Amino acid sequence: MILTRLILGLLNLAPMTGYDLKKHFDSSVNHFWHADKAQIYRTLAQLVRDGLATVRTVPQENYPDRQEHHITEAGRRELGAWLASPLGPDRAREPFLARVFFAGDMERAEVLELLERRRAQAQAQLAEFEAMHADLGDAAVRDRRAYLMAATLDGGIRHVRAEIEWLDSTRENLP
Amino acid sequence: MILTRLILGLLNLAPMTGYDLKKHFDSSVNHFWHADKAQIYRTLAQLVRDGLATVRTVPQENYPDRQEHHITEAGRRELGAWLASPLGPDRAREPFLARVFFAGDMERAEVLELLERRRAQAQAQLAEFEAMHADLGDAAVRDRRAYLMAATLDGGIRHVRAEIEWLDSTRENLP
DNA sequence: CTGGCATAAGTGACAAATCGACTAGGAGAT
DNA sequence: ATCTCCTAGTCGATTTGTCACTTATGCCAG
Repeated sequence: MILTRLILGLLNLAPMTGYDLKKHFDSSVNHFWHADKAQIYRTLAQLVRDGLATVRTVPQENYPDRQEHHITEAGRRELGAWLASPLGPDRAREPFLARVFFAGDMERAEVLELLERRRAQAQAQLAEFEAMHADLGDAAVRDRRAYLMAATLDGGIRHVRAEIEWLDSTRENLP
Repeated sequence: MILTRLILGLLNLAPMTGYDLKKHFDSSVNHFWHADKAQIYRTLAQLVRDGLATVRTVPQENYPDRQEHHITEAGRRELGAWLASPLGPDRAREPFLARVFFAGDMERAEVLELLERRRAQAQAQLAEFEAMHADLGDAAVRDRRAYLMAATLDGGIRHVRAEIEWLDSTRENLP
């Protein structure tokens, strides 16, 4: 359901193949969602079945034909309806916090190591997001579309930074 | 898979029925995970099948018998193994950021309203978490188990606060 | 000139998670 | 009377997530 909308959103920016979409999910969209390519192809087929997208085969030399998916009018309506729909309940899903919650039986040193491992992971992610943010042009100040896209990256960065601060504070006061 | 571990973690704190577990998922654990009762009962049955938990029927007056689930030694080992296992890749999953990312076609006022709706939701969540945090005793300073549980709530609070700050900053600079 | 990697575009099958509706009954409060 | 709480589930459909397998060319290193 949600993947349907995300893919529609991407197709609304430009026609794409499953391969193109996968690249987006691994880069530009990766700070708020992840999708496997099997999921992408499956959803794409469903979109076409439901008339929200159409396929156009674009021949290429030396490479397999591109199966370009284009959003339809119905697809645009569906996307608009999603954007305007009520916000779903916000269900946190943080496997790392879960580990910490249940880590009461671990030795102090083990807990410290767990927090350290997570910190390294978060730090790497932060560096990645900041590099992406640095690559953004200055269109993001004036153009609303570019601004909103940049804002989501900023949101991702703030989340990671908050987590790192939390990890440090948790480590410092650990009894 | 992950639910298996979370339920094992809760059973490790005290024997519980499916109903008890549901209450925990709706309160103490709700800032990092959510589970539906159908999932809980299904997982409980699976734990018993796999020998990670046992059931004891505790008769009650005026109420249905409690089907108390107790963690077994194998269950404790499984829980320990999970706590020590490598961290999985950290896949962000933020449907709200997704909306913002694709909101480029919306009117400025609509975007503002979208951000406002989210802010109200986050604010309510923050109030809820802060109330829970205030109810925590002072054991959380000395006792490691209590400390770690309190720390996860603190983590939840920091996440929500970071989001509210992001929403405000995004609103202020919206072109 | 062969083997491996990248590009390109998928398919298939299964496991796990999610969601919503339905069933069943007594106790106590408004 | 009706509503909520406590207790315990079940059923079925849809959605997600994971992993392995396929086909074919271009290009580079050894």
